[in-house]
Amino acid sequence: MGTKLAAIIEAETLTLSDLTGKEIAVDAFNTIYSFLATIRQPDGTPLTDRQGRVTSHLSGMFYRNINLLENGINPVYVYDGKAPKLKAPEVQRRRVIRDAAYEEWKKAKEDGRIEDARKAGQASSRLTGPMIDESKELLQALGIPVIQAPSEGEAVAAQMAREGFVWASASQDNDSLLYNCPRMIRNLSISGRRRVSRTKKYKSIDPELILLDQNLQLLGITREQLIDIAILVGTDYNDSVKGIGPKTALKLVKKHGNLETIETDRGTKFDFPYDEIREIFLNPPKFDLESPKWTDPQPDEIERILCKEHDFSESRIQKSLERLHKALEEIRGSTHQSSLSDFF
DNA sequence: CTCGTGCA
DNA sequence: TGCACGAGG
Repeated sequence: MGTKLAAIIEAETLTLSDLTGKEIAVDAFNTIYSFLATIRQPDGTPLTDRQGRVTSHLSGMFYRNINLLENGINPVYVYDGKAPKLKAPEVQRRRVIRDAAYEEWKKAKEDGRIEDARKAGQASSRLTGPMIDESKELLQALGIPVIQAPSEGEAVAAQMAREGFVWASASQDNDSLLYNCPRMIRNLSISGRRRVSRTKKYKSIDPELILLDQNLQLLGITREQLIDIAILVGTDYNDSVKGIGPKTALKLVKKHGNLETIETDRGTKFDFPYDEIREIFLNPPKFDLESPKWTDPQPDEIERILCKEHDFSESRIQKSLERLHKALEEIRGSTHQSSLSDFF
């Protein structure tokens, strides 16, 4: 994941209202994982229904999207498909870390180490098949389109932005840029409150806009070179090169031009198939896009999924749906005069 | 993460 | 009205 790139990438701070009227492709797995990690009790216990099934992702998906729609923002969620073969070691590595975190979570809870338990609980998050299915179901009930990518979701989200199906793509890591996404958004959330690590304090986090061309120009490199920099600092498909951070990687690539020349000039070979890794970003599987369609929310269906199936409070859900209804009426009233069909 | 309550 | 903090499922 291209998170280390953040150190050399310039972002512009936005407010949510800057995004009103915009269509945005959202990396679904990325979003669900962040909900599973954060929506927990202080000791790391996730929200569950009476049958013990985790519901943190549904809570996050519901309230986040109610707020986006209320602000006139149209999200479309892109789900990951089959991971590229080169990702297998990374997937396995994450599984090992997650399983260890789960054991540590149970221990820390028993010992009453609340803070340790919270951290371990967060790191133990697992995204299961049923979670994928029911989050899709909930989105569809909200009238939000869902796209199943053949492979990496970020690749399809980037393609959607590049081909003008959406205005931007939203994700927490910078891989979108490597996939040639012209505009990407970080921190697409509402309250903008994030816990500062280890303390109990919160700082506000605003959405940020990152422009690909502007950043390439500022850095004086091409996208191909940005990909080489990403490979040097480590991707999902290769380990980082020891001793090379984003700043050094930038210097090296600017000085030598590309990874081949760095190898020649240094007289050592990299121990990963960088040409194959480049291909993942430069030529992701071809995907025929269709224009995403947003429809009216179906309150009955939403209440069935959340309240009947998963024990959410009927009054809370209804209250949010009413708020959304009012906001949508206003949005539609001010543009074209159509009213919401089949909504209350 | 976002909501709702309670207190300044 | 604004912020802090605990609850939500």
